Amino acid sequence: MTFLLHNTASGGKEEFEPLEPGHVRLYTCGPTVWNFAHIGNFRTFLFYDLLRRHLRFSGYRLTHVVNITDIEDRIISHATERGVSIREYAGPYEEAFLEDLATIRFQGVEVMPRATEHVPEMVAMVEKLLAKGNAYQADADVYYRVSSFPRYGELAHLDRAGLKAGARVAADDYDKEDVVDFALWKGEQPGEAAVGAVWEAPFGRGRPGWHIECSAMSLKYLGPTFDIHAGGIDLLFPHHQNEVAQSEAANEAPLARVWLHSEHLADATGAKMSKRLGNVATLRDLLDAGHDPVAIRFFLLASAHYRQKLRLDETGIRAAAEQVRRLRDFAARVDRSQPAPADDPFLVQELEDARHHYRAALDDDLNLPQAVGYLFDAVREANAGLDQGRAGPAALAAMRVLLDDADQHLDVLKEEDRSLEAEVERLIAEREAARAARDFARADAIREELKARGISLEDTKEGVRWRPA
RNA sequence: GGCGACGUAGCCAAGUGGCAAGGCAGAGGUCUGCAAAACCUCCACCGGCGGUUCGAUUCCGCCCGUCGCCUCCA
Repeated sequence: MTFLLHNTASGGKEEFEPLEPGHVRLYTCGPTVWNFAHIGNFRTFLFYDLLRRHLRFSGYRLTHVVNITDIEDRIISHATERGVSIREYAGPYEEAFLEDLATIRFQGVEVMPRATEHVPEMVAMVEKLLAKGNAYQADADVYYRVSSFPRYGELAHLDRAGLKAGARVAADDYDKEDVVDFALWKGEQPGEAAVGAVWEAPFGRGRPGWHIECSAMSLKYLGPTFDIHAGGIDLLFPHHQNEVAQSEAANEAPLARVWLHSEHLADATGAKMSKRLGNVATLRDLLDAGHDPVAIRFFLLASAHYRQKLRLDETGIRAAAEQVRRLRDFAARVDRSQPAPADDPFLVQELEDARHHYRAALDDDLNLPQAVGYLFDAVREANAGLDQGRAGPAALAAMRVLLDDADQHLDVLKEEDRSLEAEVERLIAEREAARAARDFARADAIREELKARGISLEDTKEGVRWRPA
């Protein structure tokens, strides 16, 4: 079974094969913890989540690195305002970020290094680049000499002539040789020592530029060449392009073999979501608005392919919630179903086909929306089979396997614990007594009351079932 | 100005050179004390104009529209 991934570097889908058989080395750009992450950030993280889950699903062992950027202009400036160190300032946002990830069931990664804890590695790389002539000092700063790296622009499919003609070539107040050169090291500025943002280096006291951290940390944890590097599309240029320039010049080896970039989550009007435009929503905002974290997960993960723009849309989240509900209902039904005496071979075949199609869709550049289409097809057929007593032992087993496969990516079936169980059961019993007495007014009143408390009831031949509405 | 993406039913969305998945919403049924759930049925000719082709939503060109990137934003 071949696994195809769309490689930004080549612009097409390629068969994936890790350097080391059975083991995938993966680097995905992490958050700058200067504030609460917005929901668009989490779309990207759920893309990482899908990628790593499918790699594991495919049997690979993973070493997945996600960096925490805790040295950065905005962090320094806010920390200065508050009179705290950058670690003290960033710590709570880092914690909030990890909490939010857990809320949307992001699977934990193997390594989460902080920039502040890897400055010596960055210094070493800058020294190497200086020694090789790929970098130069200009006063207290060190810049990368883009002209020393002929392949600059290849990854992002930009040529240097185009860059120079770019509309955003800002007036530059640094002593750079070339406007496209970027900072590897920024000399100490007044006030930076007070917030713990200054480090010693042979080329002068200061702090690392942004791009160098990823180059240094990926080298440390994954080696000079690793399998997959991923990030949001906005990181393609200049961030990833600069990483390539730094790492490949320093290590004299290709950085990543496959580059993956996910599209943005747009706001409701279709515009890019960014703090600067003020059109952001955080996960916490959506939760406060009453959305279920699992519905948010499903919405971000499964409603559009990762390379497709997606709009944040409340109707869409509600639709996702309904889909999750349908899957959970079906899973619960499969769990409690007794096998019919005989299997309908057509049903069994359909379920097995669905499982193969599901996997094939994911193997085709992580096409989860398509995979989910097959899944719901199968759910409908399976429900019909259960309705009609055509689901024997083989069909039930096939249903369980399909759900298990799907939930390895979706991770929406498991519900949070139900502490109110006893109370609900008591009210259900009371309502059953009322129904037996044909006191339907009372029975409906209880049902309404539970509904108001977020519990919905279903009367079935096998008895009453309830679930969170 | 340069590079690129997208435009499929009320909404979201997958997809293919040969009669367009799936979900949500909606309508009508079966079942039910009534509901709910489930199932059944119904609901698109794929932005516009040309071209290539036996045949295009799918390939090419142009146009219209939306969006992104072009130095630190997931």
